[in-house]
Amino acid sequence: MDREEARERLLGAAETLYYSRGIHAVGMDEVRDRAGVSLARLYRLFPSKAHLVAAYLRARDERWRARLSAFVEDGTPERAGSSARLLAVFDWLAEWFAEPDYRGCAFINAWGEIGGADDLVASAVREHKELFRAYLVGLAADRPDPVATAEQIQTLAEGAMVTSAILGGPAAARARSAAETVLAAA
Amino acid sequence: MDREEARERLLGAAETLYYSRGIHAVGMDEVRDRAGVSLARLYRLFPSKAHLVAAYLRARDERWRARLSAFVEDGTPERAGSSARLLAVFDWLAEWFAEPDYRGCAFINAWGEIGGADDLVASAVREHKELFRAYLVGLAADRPDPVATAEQIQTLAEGAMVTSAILGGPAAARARSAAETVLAAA
DNA sequence: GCTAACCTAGAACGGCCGTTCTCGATAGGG
DNA sequence: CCCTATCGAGAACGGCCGTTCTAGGTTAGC
Repeated sequence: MDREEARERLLGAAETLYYSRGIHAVGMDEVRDRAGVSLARLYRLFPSKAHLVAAYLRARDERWRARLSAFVEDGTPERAGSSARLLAVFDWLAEWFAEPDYRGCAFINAWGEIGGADDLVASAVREHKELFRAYLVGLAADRPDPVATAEQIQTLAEGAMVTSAILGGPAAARARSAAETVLAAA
Repeated sequence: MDREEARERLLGAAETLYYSRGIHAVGMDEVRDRAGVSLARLYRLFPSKAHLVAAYLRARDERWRARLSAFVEDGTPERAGSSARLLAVFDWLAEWFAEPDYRGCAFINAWGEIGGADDLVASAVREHKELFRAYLVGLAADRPDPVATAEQIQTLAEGAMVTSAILGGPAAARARSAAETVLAAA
């Protein structure tokens, strides 16, 4: 097993364990066991747990945004206009929320656990939310005020993630209908 | 110090510590020190940490909803209509977000930390969000579909709590303007 | 074939956590 | 006045965590 494969197996194990059970609740031994990588090698690749957690969050951020943009761009024709693409975000959220292992937004959860206590983790969370916002600004590019539109859409999306995780129900569809109203009003 | 005062001091210490630093990060010794109550007495009043955490959340839920409803009912005349009262929710959120020790929603944070791992804590979180929703349904009573309106307003409010905590900025005002649009559309 | 570097398995360490126990002090009821 | 029950301070306990260390194996270069 070369260095790259060890790194990927560690990040995969970290994602599965941290996302499903939380960060504090999962020890380094468990990550090592699931990845099949020795503890010494783990610490050679990630010098502390905070580094591993931040790397897990950054890897998840990239996969999450790639999945979202693939869904939006595949499902919505180029010239469909910004409203259709922004609404497609909620269709993707609905699919995500329906996955059996959905446990809310990993970044919101990490923020609740770590807060500002660790700079590495806090900045990974903040950057993910900034990149999500930037993506929405891009989708809203041909609207009068792309930034304002993106911020309102993001607020609805974050709210849907939270209420879906805690209360369940068709949170994405409800947020989508609010988004339709917001987008129709400009 | 009688039983009631000990209980209140423990809940006050728990609220300050858990809200500002997270649940996992605060040990029972620290709660005992800040409350000035012996550990034996703490465990006589709350048989486990989960009981203390759940009691902290339930006490915070009551104070939080009391503050919100006092703001909405004091600041908005009875006959102002449901839109004004629902928008006042966001004015109160703006005041809350501006408090120097604002660290996001305690219930969303607790959910991120505990998830479904503890039933006592999970049900306290769920019930808080249900009671918040029920309050909004009451505010929206004279609208065509009070439940649908309340759910959209709640989505915006939860989204504002999250984005304000992580990204800062005038999240409440932005959510308020989206809420204005949503409320004007029915 | 030897050395040196890197690997694994797992023990070890210091520290903290939740919980219980010890022990002496205190105070109210008979 | 004594007995009992509750109290406070803090030690003690078992367990887990993050991190480092040890011991021995495997491989690659000379």
